[in-house]
Amino acid sequence: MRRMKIATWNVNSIKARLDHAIAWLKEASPDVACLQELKCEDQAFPAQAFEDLGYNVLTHGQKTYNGVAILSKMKGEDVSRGLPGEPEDSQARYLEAVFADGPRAIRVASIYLPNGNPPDTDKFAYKLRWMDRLRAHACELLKLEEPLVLAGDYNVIPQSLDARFPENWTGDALFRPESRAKFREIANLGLTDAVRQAYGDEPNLYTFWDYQAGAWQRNNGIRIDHLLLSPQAADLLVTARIDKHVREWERPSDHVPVLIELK
DNA sequence: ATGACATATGAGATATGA
Repeated sequence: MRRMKIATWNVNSIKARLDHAIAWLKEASPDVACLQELKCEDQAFPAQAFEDLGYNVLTHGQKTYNGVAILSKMKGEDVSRGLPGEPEDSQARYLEAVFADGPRAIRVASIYLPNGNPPDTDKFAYKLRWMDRLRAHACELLKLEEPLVLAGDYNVIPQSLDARFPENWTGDALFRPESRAKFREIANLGLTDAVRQAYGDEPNLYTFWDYQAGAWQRNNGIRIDHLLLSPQAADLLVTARIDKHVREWERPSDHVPVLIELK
């Protein structure tokens, strides 16, 4: 069967990053691309530019903050917007759909997990609640026993290995023991971290470099963008890669794309 | 210690990010 490429990328404003998004799609040609931090509402999303490249567009947008999308060469089915479990939650951080490629169907979610800083505020409590809701929902989806890819900006550094200078992140919501424990709880439902599956304990695998203090030039990076795979999806994993060269482009996002290939 | 730097909003300064 034809291989399928699935990607995730926090673009930090789709309007500011439109040229980069187009250039990267042309170069990487993912079948499904999950985007985060659109920072625009659905009607303002530049859908036509992506449709011109042959992509179907699904968005769950929000003004100024958050916002997630899925671009796909196949039409999405069974689309759902928002993460179950907290009806009053109005932040646009979750979008899910099923993409069929001939006889094969893969369920994909685009996830923008809350940052949670500063950790002594409601923002951190919201992050942890959101992770509990994600675990509960992932638990339901795993019962389907189908290929499933939960892709996005998790805002969690899973291990010290995933930071160039882990000591800089002590106490940060991205590296707090509570955040890492909840990330493990989700993974331990039986989900495979695609990049770690592909690269083992290799160091220097980062997806984010801060704009400030020359973080990119010093390779002061962290790995916080992840693709978690159900067992049925993990069986299909061929390769994973981090397109870090995109961070060299002019006026880049602070995150770079992560891409997997399924057989 | 704080800010650095980037983005959106909206027209100056503030909120948010990680």
